[in-house]
Formats: sequence, structure tokens, C-alpha cells
Amino acid sequence: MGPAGKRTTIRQIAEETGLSVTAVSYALRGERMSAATIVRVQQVARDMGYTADPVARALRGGRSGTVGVIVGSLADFWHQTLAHALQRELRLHGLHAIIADADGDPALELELARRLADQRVDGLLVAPIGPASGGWVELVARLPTVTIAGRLIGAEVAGEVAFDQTSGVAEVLRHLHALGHRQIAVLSWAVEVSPGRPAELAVVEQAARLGLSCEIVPCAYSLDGSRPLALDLLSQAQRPTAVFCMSDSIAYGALHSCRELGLRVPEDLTLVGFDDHPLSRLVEPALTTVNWSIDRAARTAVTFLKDHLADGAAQRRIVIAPSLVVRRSTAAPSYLAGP
Amino acid sequence: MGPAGKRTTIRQIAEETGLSVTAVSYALRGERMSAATIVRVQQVARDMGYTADPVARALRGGRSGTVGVIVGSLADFWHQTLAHALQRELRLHGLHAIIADADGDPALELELARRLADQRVDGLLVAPIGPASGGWVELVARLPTVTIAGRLIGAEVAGEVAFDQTSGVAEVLRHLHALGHRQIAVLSWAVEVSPGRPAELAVVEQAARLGLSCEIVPCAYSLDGSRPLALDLLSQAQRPTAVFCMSDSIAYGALHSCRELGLRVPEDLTLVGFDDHPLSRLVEPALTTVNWSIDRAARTAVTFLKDHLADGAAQRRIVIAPSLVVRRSTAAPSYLAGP
DNA sequence: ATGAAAGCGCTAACAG
DNA sequence: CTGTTAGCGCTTTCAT
Repeated sequence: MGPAGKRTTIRQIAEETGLSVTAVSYALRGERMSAATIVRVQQVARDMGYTADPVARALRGGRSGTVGVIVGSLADFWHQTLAHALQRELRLHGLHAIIADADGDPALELELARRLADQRVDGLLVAPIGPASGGWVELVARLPTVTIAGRLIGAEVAGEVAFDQTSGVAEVLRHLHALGHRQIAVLSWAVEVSPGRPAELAVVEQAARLGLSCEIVPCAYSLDGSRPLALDLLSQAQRPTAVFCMSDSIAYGALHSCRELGLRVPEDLTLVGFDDHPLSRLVEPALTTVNWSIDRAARTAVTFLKDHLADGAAQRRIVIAPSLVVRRSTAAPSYLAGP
Repeated sequence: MGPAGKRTTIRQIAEETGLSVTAVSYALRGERMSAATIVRVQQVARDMGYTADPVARALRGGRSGTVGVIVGSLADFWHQTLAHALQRELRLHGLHAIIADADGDPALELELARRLADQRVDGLLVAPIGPASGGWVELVARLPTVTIAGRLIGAEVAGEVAFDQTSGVAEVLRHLHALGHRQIAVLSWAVEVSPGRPAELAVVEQAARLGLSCEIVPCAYSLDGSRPLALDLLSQAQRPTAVFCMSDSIAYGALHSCRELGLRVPEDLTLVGFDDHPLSRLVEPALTTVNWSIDRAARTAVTFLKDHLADGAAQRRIVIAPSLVVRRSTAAPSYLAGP
């Protein structure tokens, strides 16, 4: 930062060394100039505390070494974990992460993506909540983008780390069916914001196949979002015997509501989450949920992006299989257990 | 974004309207030009899908409308919550958040701050892990910075949202003392990374005052960081009767270890956290911890920053008082309860 | 091996 | 009210 508090520029180094701006520019990057000059210039630069101004560099065009990470909602615990995992993985590859939180709003999600593009990030890693709108298609065409756990349909992404939601949902519903549940409420954040998502379609399809009555209830992300709703849902006379939450965070909110209502889980109500957040095994009762290996997802996503950046490779795609983790929050409904 | 996929520039609008670049620049911002021209230019701009390039704007100098948020570690649940709260609060004020994760590394923390400064964020909101190094002092002098829950000693920050850690620690230790605990382990992430922090000093001081034996054990942030350590600590013959974790995340890791070792909480071991994460009341057993009102902290921090941005006001400071939340994870040690 | 000059997109001082 | 000119810091032809 230099002594005066102001930023050291390439020009000051030029004056200091008696070279031209051009020469310094090359020398700093170790190009063209004689070895001696390169060493000298870099020494001076270090002494003066020089760092290239990324903004000027970006304006000129060229890579910034930072990648934008957009998560659907930092209110959701799983997205929090994902953001951290991506950050860490990027850093392993020498890249810096800039994280943006769409806070459950598809319009904001797109705006953030635009802003990050404007900031000249080298690429985008996004766990989308909204489907691709027109804006996304154009944006993705300009900026290498890898999606995680959701698709931007119609957009030509650089890579896709997909989760096999259909299987995940099927496993959960089969599990509930086997336990004897027939009346199930599904709490999902995606209904309104991202209609036609595979997960919700799978619910409908599997319900029909298994002969279940599944009501899909739109639900805000996160603890605070799901609590009032769950309170309402569970206070009804004809309440379901099982609640399947499309995110562990939502399940936590539901669990909280059960406490307040004096409902015991799983004795009075069976509860299932989605995504297997690390704390799901520590809550009481430990939550039955679906695991996707977040580390593998993060690792793959970053690899896809790097590959694309390196060689402009064709679109890569991987589908991560779910694994149902049965814990204590699921049991047979009480009318089967008897009084 | 324009039809060709390229970005629309101010010059293209100038050509389209037959005006000069300058005129367009003013008109777009609604300055100087005649009302008619302003309307016409803005209409054309809209039609062509123009958005000002923030990079060019930043290079020229001027505000970007984005604020950098740096959290000590996104592996820590409390920091995750803080990041989200700050994002939301900033958005309420029409500002955008760019979140960066220092991942427990003070050097990275400073580097991220530099990078954000380079990106021309309007200000910095930081929950620091490291103390102020020389770099911070200079940086903060150039860029309005508000600290939250930690200090950058020696740096002239724009505002400070401090937590009264001393009281918080004192309350916890008094609580443990009253229950009959005398041998306590304190798991803290700050020992090595941020020595001399008030919280750790308070531990030593209060321990002396109350006649407690408190061993402070350095501990990585987060679930995975604290688990192996806690496993080790709790396997010892002379293990403490209570463990005080300087973060709820660390406590969760310890709780996990207890499960693995077959130790019951609080019967065999008393556990206390710090920060009161929303899930602390849902884990089993519900965690005794210290609450600081994260929303108030976020709100105040953003207000401080905005105020400073608006009028360059003098440094503001607030101290948030802790409140001990006693839940089920604390009890008298077993040798008092008897066999 | 080195330098002069142009330009990325935008804003602002200074004329008209 | 509108246009000319200069410049933010850097990279990149194109000369020398």
C-alpha cells in the first residue's frame, strides 16, 4: 500500500526504475525483459508494496483469479455448508471465492449473477433456486458457469453437478410407505419459486405409484420460515402422520414446532429431512434424511470449472446418487403401534 | 446485455442517440441535460439493455454500492448466521453484500480484505479472528470498516459492535461454579490465532477469582475441528467435569465426541457453548450457551457503516451485553449427585 | 530488450 | 444545455 496510504501504481515503479510503464508491466509478469531487469523491477515493486490493481486489469480484460459463488439461501444450513465447501475447494486450486446470497429470491439470484459478471469473476458456481430465465441464458453464454444441485434449463452451462432427486424422493417415500404412513405432508421451498422441479414431480409420481396421499405445501426456507407453517399444519385435526421436509433446515423448524405443540417425534409424528446437514445426527431425535456428499459435489464442481477455464472443454455432467440415512425421527404411525 | 451477447456501452448509446458520450453519461444519471433528453436517453438505454459497467466506474473512482463482508470462518455456524444477517440487513439499505470466508486463517483474512478493497467495495464489515496486523491499520485507514464481535486493535475503524465477552465468560464460569464444577476445560479457537483476546483473559481472571482450575485448550473451529480433540480430552483418566466451548459449533463437535465415547451429557459431563446458535435448543441435550442478539449486532453494524458513509461521522461504538441461556446440558457433577 | 501510443468504459473539469 | 478533453491503471500491438 505504500507509505502515503495511496496505492502504488505501475507508473511509480517506472519512475523509480527509470524504465517505461510498458517495460515494468512485462517485467512484473516475468516476460520479455532481460533476467536482470526482471529481478530488479520485481525487487523494487516488492519494496514499494506494489500489487496490481485488479480493477484496472479487469477493465483491460483478463482473468481475475476470483470465482463467484451464488447460493440460493444462506438462511438454509445446507447452502451454508456448501458455500464453505466451495470456498475451501477453490482455495485449494489457488482461486478466491466471492460468495453471494440470493436469500430465496430468484430475481435477486439473477441480479447477483450479473453483478458478479460485472466484477469480472472468472466463473460462476451456482446452486440455483430459480429456473433459468432469459437473463440467465445470455449470462451463462458469456461466463463459464457450473450448477450444483439444480439446473438452469436452457442455458449452456460449463458443467453440471446434478443430484438424483428423483431417487432421493423415491427412497424417502418408499421408506415412509414401508413404515405404514399413508398421509404425508411435503414441505418444499421450491413449489413457488421453481415449479416443475424433479423433486416435486417425483413426489407426485411416487405418491401415485405407492398409493400415498401427499400434500405438497409451499414453505419458506429456513427455521423461521417453516415454523409458523408447521405449527399451523400440525394443529389441524386431520394432520398427516408424517412430514417430509425438502431441506434439513425446514425439518428443524418443524421439529421446533412439534416441541411447542407437545408432539413427540417419532411417536406422534414422523419427520424426514433432505440433504443431511452435519447437525441432523445431533438433534433430538436424530433426523432421518437424504445424504449427497457435499464434499464430492464441491470438489467436482470446482474441477469442472477449472477444466473449462483451462481448455474450454465441452459441458461436463455428473449425477450424484443419494443415500437415505435412517435415524430416529421416523417410525410407524401410532395407530399401527397401538395404544 | 444486448443482442450480440456483448455488453452495451455508453458509447453505443451515444451513437444511437446522436449525442456525445458525456451527454449520455449525465443523462443516464439524470443530471444537467434537459428533461426531454434525459427521458429519451434513458429510454434508449433501456431498450438496448444497458447497465453501467461497475468496473469502469470503479476505476474512475466512486461508489460501487457493494459492501464486503468478511467472516472469520464459514465453518462456524455462528459466522454463517452472521453472514446471512448482514447480507439481509445490507439489502434492506439498498446495498449488496459480497461475502468472503477467512476459513480460520488470519493471513487469509487480511488478504481477502485487501482484495475486497481492490474491488472497490464501499466499506467492510468484518468479524475478525486475527488481531490487527500492520496491514489492517493501513487498509482500514483507506476503507470504512466496522468490526463485529472482535477488535482490530490499533486500527481506526469507522465503527465497532463489541460483545462484552468478559461478562459472558464470567456468567458462564459463575454458573459452572455454582453447580459445583471445579475442573473445567475451555475449548477455544482464539488461543493461537488471536492471543490476548478479552474472552480468554476473562477465563483466567475469573478462574482465579472463583478458585477454578481452568485449562484452556486450543481448538480448531467447527464440528470436525473439535471432535478429535474432544475425543482425546475426554478419554483421559483425569478428565474435567465440565467443558466450556468458545463457540456453539465447537460444542456440537464435543457433543458428538461424547456420543462416541458413551458419555452422557449432562450426567457424565457438563457442556457449555458460546453464541447461541438457533439449533442449540434443538440438539440433545439442549445446549446451555451465551446469547448476543445477532440481529441487533447486524443491524447496528450496518447502521454504523451507512452513517459513516453518509457523513464521515466519528467512530461509533456499541457494546452488546450477553445473556446466559441455561438449558439442559449443564448440571451438577456426578460426584455431587452421588451414585 | 525496450518504448510510444492506443484503448478498456466511465466521469469530471472546463469550455462553449 | 451540450461537447471536448483528459485520465483512472493496466495490457498490448507495433515500432525501434
